[in-house]
Amino acid sequence: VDGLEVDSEGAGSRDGAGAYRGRRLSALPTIYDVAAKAGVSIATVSRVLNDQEAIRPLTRDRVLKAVRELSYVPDGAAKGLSRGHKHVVGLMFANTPADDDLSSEEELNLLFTDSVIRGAEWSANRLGYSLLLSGIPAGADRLRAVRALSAKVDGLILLDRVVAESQVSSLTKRCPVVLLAGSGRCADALTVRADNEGGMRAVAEHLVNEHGRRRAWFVAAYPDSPDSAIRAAAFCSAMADLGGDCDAADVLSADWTASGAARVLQQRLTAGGELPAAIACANDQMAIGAVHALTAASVRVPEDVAVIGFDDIQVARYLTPPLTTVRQPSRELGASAVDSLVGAVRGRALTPHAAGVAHHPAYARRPVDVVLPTQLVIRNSCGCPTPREAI
Amino acid sequence: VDGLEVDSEGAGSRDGAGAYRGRRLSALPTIYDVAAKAGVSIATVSRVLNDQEAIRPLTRDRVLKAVRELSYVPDGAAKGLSRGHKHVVGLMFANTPADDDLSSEEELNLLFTDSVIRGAEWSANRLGYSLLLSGIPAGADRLRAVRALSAKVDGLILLDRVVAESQVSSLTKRCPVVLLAGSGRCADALTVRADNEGGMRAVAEHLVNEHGRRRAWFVAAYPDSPDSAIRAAAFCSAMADLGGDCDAADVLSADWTASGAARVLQQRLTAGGELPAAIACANDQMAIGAVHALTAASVRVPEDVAVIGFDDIQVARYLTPPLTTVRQPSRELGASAVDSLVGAVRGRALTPHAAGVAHHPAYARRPVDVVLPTQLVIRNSCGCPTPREAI
DNA sequence: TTGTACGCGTTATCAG
DNA sequence: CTGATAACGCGTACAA
Repeated sequence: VDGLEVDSEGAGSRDGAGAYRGRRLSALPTIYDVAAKAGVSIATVSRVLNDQEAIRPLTRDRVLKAVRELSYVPDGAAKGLSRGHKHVVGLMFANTPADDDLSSEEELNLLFTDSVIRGAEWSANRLGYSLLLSGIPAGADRLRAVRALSAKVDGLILLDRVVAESQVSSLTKRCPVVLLAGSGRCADALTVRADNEGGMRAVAEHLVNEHGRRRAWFVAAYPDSPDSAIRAAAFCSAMADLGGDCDAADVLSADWTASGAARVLQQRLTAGGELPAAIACANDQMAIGAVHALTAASVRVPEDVAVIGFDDIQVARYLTPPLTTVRQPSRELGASAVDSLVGAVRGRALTPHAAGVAHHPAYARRPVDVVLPTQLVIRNSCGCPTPREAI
Repeated sequence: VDGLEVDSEGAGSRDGAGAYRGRRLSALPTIYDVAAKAGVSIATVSRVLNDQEAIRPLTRDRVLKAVRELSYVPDGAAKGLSRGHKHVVGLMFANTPADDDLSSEEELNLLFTDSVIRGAEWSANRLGYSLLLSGIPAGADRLRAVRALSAKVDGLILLDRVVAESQVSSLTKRCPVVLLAGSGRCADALTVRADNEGGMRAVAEHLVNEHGRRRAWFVAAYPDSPDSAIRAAAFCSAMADLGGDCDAADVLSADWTASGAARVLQQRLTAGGELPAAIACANDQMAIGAVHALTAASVRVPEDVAVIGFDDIQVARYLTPPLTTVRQPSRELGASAVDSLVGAVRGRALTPHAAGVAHHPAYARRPVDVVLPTQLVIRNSCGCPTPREAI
């Protein structure tokens, strides 16, 4: 169906000098107002503001004066539409049920996620991008939520268990995606993660070699969380290598929260059976919950049972006993995720032809799996004396 | 009238059936692609997606099928430009110097701000808005940063000391503004805050009436922080009313962090002079730092000095001793700020004529100063035995 | 050096 | 019930 006709009415083009047109949606000054006030065309205003090319100093000053007087700020949406990208990146995370209940006294999934958010914001800010935040309610259709947010951003960071890694390829077509705390085995997206394996191996070695504690439990979180799953597997396997003992039956499953961990541990304790010599946890909050449950059951930490966490949240050092844990650089993870993402966004922007994207040098050369180091921080909850410098 | 033929060069205007035009900035499907695939006009597609008016079921299904097959998502920027608002609200907060140093071992301003962020995100999400986050580096021009962000949002939430309240009127012209943790005395913007006065009065009453502790110090934060200033003033004045003693010289000034508070307190302690019977702090982190500094100086808490915090961060109960503190509903503050802001945004959207905004009923009837209750949570650091339910 | 005329992808207003 | 098309505000080839 071609050969359609276009009316000669001038098809809605603007009258050059900024004489004004129909309904305005907002009362804010536009580039037309600035142009009119400065007695120039909008093109000149645009050029001054994006300091391109050569502009006569006098003209430039006139424009800047008008900008100042109107306190004009170019609209972000219009800019995004016109330039093809919005200078916004999105960060999505999955809420636990407790997170969704505003009045809940339960603590949040907080802390790690929050540090990531801070790091991501910091880096985005530095690169001239803004960070759009989106938590996904516990019961919601996550893929749907991600797709919805993709409309507002140039790229997405997906935290931990937001989507199954098998589903990301459908998203990558839409915009660059960084998996933060992913398995590192997803070919369709960039990955940024901490060295979970190294961290858990260090824990196992410390427990077995320094303290001779061979029987251990592990407190994990959601099964669909790569971070939790990998930590559990790495710990069990390292313990096995060292002649220790932590098999599938010794892995408890909680929800990242202190109260959740306290609950499952209490159940296990009242069920009877032999106490382990150590309990490793997939994050610090659950270690706190574990200590709490043990103490309530009159089990001494670390004398009877050693407890080790993961994250090194800022209060770990102030707990009783001070918590031995694996430090992971949460803010750097967030920052690094944004760096990688922005790199990918820019790489993609260079190649309008979608087919060539994956092979564009600027894109291909970028690392696709960033692994940041972890470090065992020894305090008292493993049985060691707390070193001065770890306080 | 008509008669111009559209040739293959396509002088720019759209030919009805979605045959395609010049450079495309992104490879994503547009509403034209959907329309073409479904054999309808873009208007029909738009109507189906925004389910307006009546549409023939058959047509609707054809459109939805095309949408699904192309996995089409309407672009946010275009939508924002066309509808006049973006469905995005911004939340801005001022970083401390430590926040800006990624590699710093110092803890962040964290926790309270993070809870606010979570609450804001939660509420925004619920209302169909997205939350744009922006931390302002310590040395930066805050007003400038705020203006820059205003380009990308429909409304702004400004936390604590982001801008002086005298400067907000210039921002309010641009978009609705909510001052979160403001003084409540700013006529130019909505305010959402906690009942600082009530909380500090409860602290003073508890110290004096229950424990007979009359001589007190107060650990404050930045002078330009309304929250800190108000808490300090309220505490001093309540102490005076009760026959206690905490005057200007007894107010130490730190930076919201534990290490900062520990530092200033240590200085004061080594300077000699008489110890107070109690130390109240403007937030929990500083209370933690205070306990730390006192303990390091062999002063017992709570036997020698009682320490009380503010916020009730989630680890307060796990500290040694468990921290007595004033709970403020941080997430609710964030959520409430978004609620108010979205209300204002919608109110303003109803009245395109800027002059009428302030008097529009939907806008005028909205509360302009929301105050959320605080509550004294008694644990052990004030000298009380920790009640079971506060653990 | 500056101005004109599109185009970006939507929504909304009219005609039919 | 559906289609054509004018905005929305900005960037930018192309002309002047």
